Amino acid sequence: MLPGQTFTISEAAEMTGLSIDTLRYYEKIGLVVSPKRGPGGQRMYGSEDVGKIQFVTYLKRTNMPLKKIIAYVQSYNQQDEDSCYALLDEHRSSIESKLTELNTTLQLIRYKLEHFQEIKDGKEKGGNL
Amino acid sequence: MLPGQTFTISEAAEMTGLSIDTLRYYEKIGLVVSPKRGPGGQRMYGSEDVGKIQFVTYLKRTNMPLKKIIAYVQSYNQQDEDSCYALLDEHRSSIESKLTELNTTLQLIRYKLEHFQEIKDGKEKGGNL
DNA sequence: GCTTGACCTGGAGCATGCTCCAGGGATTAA
DNA sequence: TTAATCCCTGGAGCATGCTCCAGGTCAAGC
Repeated sequence: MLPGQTFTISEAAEMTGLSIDTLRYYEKIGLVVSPKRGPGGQRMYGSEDVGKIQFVTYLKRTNMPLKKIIAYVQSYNQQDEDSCYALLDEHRSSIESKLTELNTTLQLIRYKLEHFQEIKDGKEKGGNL
Repeated sequence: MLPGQTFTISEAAEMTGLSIDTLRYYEKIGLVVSPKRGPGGQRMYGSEDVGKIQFVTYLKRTNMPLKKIIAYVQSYNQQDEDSCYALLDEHRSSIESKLTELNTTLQLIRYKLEHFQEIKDGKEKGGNL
């Protein structure tokens, strides 16, 4: 990407995998900093803006609530490093818990799938649902 | 648990970690089979009922949408084994994707946390947010 | 000049998943 | 007998995270 290159909202949407409406919504709730405006008031996203939005999408995909992402983005913008670190570390920990939980249930589901025939025939006990 | 033992709704809630309101809500939307009623119309959950609800909570904690859980529970109750298997297998696959996604973002977050000082000082490039 | 297409704003609407409340019944303990 | 406690139903309300729409602007192409 060239430095200084700008993108329209539809390009930014394409690049981040968000919809145009979602981008505007995120801006409205303070999740994304308002980009510069071009003539006619159209949004012009810089590549740095797009990068930030992309990181937000990573956080979002790991189930971080938008409110927490907003807190993080605001701490970042206020250069409150400690708060940034703390929020990110907290989220790291929550992802780790989630990984454990998912792995546990995955084991259970795999077990059920492997033993489906037996469970079906009632040869295995303790299998509800 | 004794066979034939029954539990009140508050006991079932306690055992499954759901609220009483949530249990009734799940029953209303068909996620949980209606338990027997005692004198006065009070719900009496059998240990099998509780086991089923517990499995539902596992699925729920892995982000399976309630509609899909309902489909699964209904297939189970209709003894439609093929459908049960297919739904569970689909969910297994979605958990596996989620695990990959979480791991990827976890790496990214750990990297950011480890290099926080440098990123903060602008010694590292490419670190947005 | 006129149409087309991309963009704008503000606000309504929607899907999901609960959560709470009013109004009422039955049992239990003092 | 009365109060407390637990339960019931039906329905309203709420938080989250979008998604859609009406009504309007602006620039480019024919």
